[in-house]
Amino acid sequence: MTTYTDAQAEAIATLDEPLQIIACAGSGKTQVISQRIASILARPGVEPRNVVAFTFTEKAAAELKERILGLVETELGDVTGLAEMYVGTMHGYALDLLQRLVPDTFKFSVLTDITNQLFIDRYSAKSGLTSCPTSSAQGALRRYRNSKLYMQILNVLREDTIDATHVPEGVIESFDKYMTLIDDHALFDYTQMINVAVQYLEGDPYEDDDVVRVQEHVERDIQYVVVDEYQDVNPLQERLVRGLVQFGANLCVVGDDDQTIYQWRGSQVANIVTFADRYAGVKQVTLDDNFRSSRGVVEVGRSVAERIPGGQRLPKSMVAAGHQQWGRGDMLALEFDDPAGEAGWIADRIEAMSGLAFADTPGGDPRGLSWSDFAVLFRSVSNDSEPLVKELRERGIPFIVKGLNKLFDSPEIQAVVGIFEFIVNTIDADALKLMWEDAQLLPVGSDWAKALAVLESGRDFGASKRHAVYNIQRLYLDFLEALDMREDNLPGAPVRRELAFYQLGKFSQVISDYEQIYFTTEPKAKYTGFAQWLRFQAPGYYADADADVGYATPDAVTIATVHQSKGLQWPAVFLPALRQNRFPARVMGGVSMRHVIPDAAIQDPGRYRGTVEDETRLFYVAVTRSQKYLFATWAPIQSNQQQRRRSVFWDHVAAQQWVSTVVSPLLSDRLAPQPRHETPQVTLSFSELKYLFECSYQFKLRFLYGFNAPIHEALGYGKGLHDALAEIHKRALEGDILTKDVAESLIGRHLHTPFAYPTLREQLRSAGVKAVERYFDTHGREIAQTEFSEKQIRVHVAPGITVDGRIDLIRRLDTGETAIVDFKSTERAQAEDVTRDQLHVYAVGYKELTGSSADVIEVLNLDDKGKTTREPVHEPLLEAVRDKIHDAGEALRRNDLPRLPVWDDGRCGSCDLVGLCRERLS
DNA sequence: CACGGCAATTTTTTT
DNA sequence: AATTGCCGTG
Repeated sequence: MTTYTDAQAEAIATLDEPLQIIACAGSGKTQVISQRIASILARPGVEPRNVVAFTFTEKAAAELKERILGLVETELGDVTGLAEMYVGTMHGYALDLLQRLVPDTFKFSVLTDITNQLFIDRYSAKSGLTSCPTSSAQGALRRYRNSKLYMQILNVLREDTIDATHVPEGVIESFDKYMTLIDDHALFDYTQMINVAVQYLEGDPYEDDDVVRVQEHVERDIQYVVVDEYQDVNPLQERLVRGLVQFGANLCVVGDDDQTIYQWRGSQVANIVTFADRYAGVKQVTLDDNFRSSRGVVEVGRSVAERIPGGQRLPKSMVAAGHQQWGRGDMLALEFDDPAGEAGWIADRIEAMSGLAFADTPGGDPRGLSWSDFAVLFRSVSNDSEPLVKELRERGIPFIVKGLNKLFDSPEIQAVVGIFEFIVNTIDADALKLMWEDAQLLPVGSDWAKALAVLESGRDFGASKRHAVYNIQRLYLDFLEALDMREDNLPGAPVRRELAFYQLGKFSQVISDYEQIYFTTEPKAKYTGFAQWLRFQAPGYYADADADVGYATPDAVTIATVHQSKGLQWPAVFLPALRQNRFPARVMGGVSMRHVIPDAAIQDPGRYRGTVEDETRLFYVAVTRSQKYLFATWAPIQSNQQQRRRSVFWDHVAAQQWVSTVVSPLLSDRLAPQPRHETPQVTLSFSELKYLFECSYQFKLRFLYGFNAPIHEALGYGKGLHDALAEIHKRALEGDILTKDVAESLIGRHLHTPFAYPTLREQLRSAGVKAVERYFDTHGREIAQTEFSEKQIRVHVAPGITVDGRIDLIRRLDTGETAIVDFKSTERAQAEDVTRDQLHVYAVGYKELTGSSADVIEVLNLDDKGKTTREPVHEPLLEAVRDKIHDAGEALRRNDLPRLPVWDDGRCGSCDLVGLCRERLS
């Protein structure tokens, strides 16, 4: 049982008035939020679905979820329906809201940063890019060159509070073009999902049924809203929050204004600072107690925050309340002659401190510090980390660098890029072979001529008129298969083979990104465009292959940016490269937002350019990551005239009484280094689980390495059918029973097949209409017996192992029994030989959701001659299935994911990736 | 104080 | 790519 401070207890107990929790660094805010939510769930009449909690990242959401589930289990025992409590990002929430309640958006898919840029460039005129005026000498924005900037403009216009009278007309016209274009293509970019959700929340109910449905749901179901990291909420997100609490739901915001570090993405400190003025009757609770760090670290952190002018801060005063002891010499501010010397000292210090006694918890047994207890935080990893990386590598100290886009630097990826240079004739076959030899990518005994033949036929663009024949992903997979590319065929040790495969898999993702946008382009243009993109754009986007391998956290020194360190902590933190013009960073030149959107149109335009206060907040975050040891260092770069002076931040740290400027010997006891044990969270979607049960090696290829199946022209058919049926059943729940005559319009609304050529599209459309009509014929009578449609389920199998999924349909049979129904259609069915085990996962989920058991499970095939199977839920199997999921989760953590021992016709035969696994046997 | 040379960051968000 | 602002020099 955790004990709470008075302030914490007060925050936890405040449930009926608007609450603002001002949480200093290390004040145990996640625990407080979790406990507060557990208290909410304990209230009579409150259902989990009444609670919505927002986090900034998915990772933070997973942690919070796990913490809440743990508390609920110990304090309340079995609570049903926990799957319906939303804990996640605002983006995820907005998308989910729309795709549950607004039928017109069911077919929309989401553009990532990368695909969004590809999309804008592909449609450079229609997207408004090349007609968007600037005040710079270059005139309008240019294709490829300015598309990133254009994306930022498009975001700001939606996310920020804009005074449209000051925005040039041409900019507005471009913006309108883009909005029409993404809508025509049924696409959401990240901002758009929130933007559209906000429109429904703020919309006039008299205008449209969907607005009514959304607002009624909010009014009826949402009673408690919690927003974590509130300081980083932008104006559009603030409107989403307002929309959710507009009917009287309780709002609790948690944040620290001093940690506002994403202002260049639209967050505005004023939002958190003036919260109490904007909502009536706000209760403010300040969590001043820092349990994370020693007194010295806390005092230095507080002094940094106090550099921020008062008007921009909420009053607070962080105090040390934890068990870490400050000692003279724990905190140092040092100067070096050059970056190499600085890096050398850091490496020395890490080696010297390894094994130092350190206690994680008050009164807990001390352990020896290990590599993963050290973090080196840079303002700019890409500019400043090189000397340190070199030093650590030479000494054999394990480390992971976050935030570097280095995938394309590796010889392996260069060799793969070579394939496409060969296809478009910029290199010849011999040069290509050389690249593959140099990269050590030729499997033992492979037949190069056979592989080359695949490429030769691939670049014969006259061979077929059907564009889909020139599928880049298929060509890539065929080439690898022709080479007999198997993990165990590659030269080198197992670790290097795994890394090589990881890189090949990442490249498959690169292809997918490009092909999602350019699938239907004329083959020759498509391949030349791809080769160009690989040269000029893609290298800036993709992180090194080993950046995020698997689930196991390695025992390694962390090298990261301050931004990435947010929310994390380490016993020892190094803050190097504290030079003027670096940290605080100087503003950037070039064509920037101000050339497109005048300052007058935006409130507080300075935040997009970066201010000293913003940098100070970032430095505050950096300092407060440390639990005990903190080393601020700097060294001039002689060759760069702007990087020869000390940072004011270094001066600030050096002037603190807690900090020494001369190194003294390390006094603490020595123990054997022992990394802090952390169990990685495993969250599996139902489809991931399906692959994991089916063949764990296929799971590895797909989800860990990243291999993607080739895009199929009919993609979207199964989803469209599915969505049409979902609408039928959702309407039935509202008492609106549809009939056969709407089949045509349902398919019209839901079927979206962006990769199909016109004839195929028409075929799919009529097939879809027939399938829906057939459904009305055979199941029309049962539509009224719908219990749930598209029901979210969550199975918490063991601490840290969760399965998320969605049941298509739950309905009552004439016999009075409850049936769980899973829809299948050709397109979805191909690899989907759903087994009893998998279906029983649904049954387990249903039980966790409602507390009662389903009676039968039905697989309903929507195809012409497809047959429906129905079988009883086998109670004893439910427990066995839980065990099986548990074992699968453990195997994942151990990275124990072998292929099937022998060829299995049912499974291997339909696997898109067998070519990377074993000889085909058919 | 004016001028020319030089070098210019951070990155989250979906199935 | 180019515009912006820092730094050193005159």
